[in-house]
Amino acid sequence: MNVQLFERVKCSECPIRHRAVCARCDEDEIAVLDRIKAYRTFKAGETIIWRGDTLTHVSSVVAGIATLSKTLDDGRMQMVGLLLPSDFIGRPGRASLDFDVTAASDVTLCSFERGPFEKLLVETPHISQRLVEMAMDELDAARDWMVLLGRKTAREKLATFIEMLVQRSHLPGSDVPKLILPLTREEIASYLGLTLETVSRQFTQFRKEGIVEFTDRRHFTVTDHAALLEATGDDADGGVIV
Amino acid sequence: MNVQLFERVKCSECPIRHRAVCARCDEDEIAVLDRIKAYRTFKAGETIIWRGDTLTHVSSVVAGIATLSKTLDDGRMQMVGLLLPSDFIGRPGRASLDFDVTAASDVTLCSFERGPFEKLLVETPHISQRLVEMAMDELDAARDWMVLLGRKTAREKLATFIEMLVQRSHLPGSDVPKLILPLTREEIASYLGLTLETVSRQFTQFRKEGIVEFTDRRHFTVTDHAALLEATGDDADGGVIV
DNA sequence: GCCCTGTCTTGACCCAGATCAAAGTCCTAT
DNA sequence: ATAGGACTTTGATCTGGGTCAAGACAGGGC
Repeated sequence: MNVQLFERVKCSECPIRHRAVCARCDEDEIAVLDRIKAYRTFKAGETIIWRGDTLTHVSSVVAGIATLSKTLDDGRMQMVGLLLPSDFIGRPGRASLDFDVTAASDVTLCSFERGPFEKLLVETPHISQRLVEMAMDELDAARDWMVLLGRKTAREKLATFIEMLVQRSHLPGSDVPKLILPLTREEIASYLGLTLETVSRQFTQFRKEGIVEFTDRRHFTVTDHAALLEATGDDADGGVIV
Repeated sequence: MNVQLFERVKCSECPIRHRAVCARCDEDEIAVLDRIKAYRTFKAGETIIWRGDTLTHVSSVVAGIATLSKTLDDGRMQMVGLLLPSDFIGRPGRASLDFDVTAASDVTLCSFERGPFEKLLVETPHISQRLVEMAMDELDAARDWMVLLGRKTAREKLATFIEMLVQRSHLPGSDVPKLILPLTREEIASYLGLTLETVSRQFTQFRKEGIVEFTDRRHFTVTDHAALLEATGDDADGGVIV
């Protein structure tokens, strides 16, 4: 069995307590979730869920990174989502997913059995409201990605990807110039609709231009953030949505 | 003012009564909606909502076709969604959209003021449940489109688009070989992440191969559905024996 | 009818990124 | 430490689809 059960961590001490599907729950509601949850871990590279398989659980990512991907008959693959801590896996009212979910790094999930969770969902508006909000955010992100895939150049694609890493790992308060690349060149290529060679060439280009600086293959810093933003092809302003 | 008010049509006679956001509502709930709804129409080509504008209403498409699109600084445009009758416009909890909504044909909307609708949403689980379901379906569709944009060839893209038209206009019971092209070549190109010239060339190719037959620019029939499916690049299942 | 305008088709050419190929680098297990 | 394998970089070449440019074909207004 590729699933290990870990001892329970109290929800109140959970790192994703205020961002995950349980974000809006009050103490009583959290207590219920606390009772039925189970932690599961997966090693980097393991498939968490196969496309079409019956889902036994729905889960939140507690730690690590997972990918959502689809594959065409002849092997062409497109990543259709990236799950970071607090992201949710599973779709209420449907027993399977139409994409594979794979652990890109070691991953810890906070899982609930599907049946009990769906029952809770009906009884607990705080959970379903948060779930809608998260689904809508994902839809927005998917649409941004459609623009990237359909219209952006290789350079713009990679710049957008790096900028996304900056945004998502920039915890308010910290300054975070130091970034960890959570994916291989091949996985990045799959996410961006490119080949791994093109991704590598664009990284090299950014390095030569002094926009990023690598310490090793997985660790780098953005040394010229203005140039990075310029390279994304997006509106120069911050485009804050109200 | 580009908005015309039409006399009220009873919900019980509404063509989208059982597919739209109101699909799960019972008679009492429908009565409430009936009281606060208003029909609005837009001419082909009109912009229904500008990206970033404050939304006064949320709406269901009753008739016609609308597009969702995003534009980069330099004018590159990507369509990120197509709204057919019963599809919903608006996002609860947010006062604006991050894309333009445009009428591709003459469009009739069934609109609700945002404030009252959001209030209803909280009180009426049948509406919010349906809204979640519709959002999830859109998310699935968006992910399929990401595969198309990121990995498919021009030929596969156009075949997939035509097959989608076949699926969505194939009302159960009817046989529907005759199809209406709801978009110009340019709009199709925008949807598929191509240029209008490439779309035109691929249409010509399909015509030459006897896969489709045009009566005029907007009307055509699929004359070789098997070949069309083959050309989409998707899994050939669907009951075909190997 | 006949222009005018928007839409569509077709052709010629070009280039960004794919593909094919070969080293180079790092990690891990023996 | 060292061999093997997985990942990455770089180079050479090819090609699908973009770009630029002409026409062709409506359809609506006069």
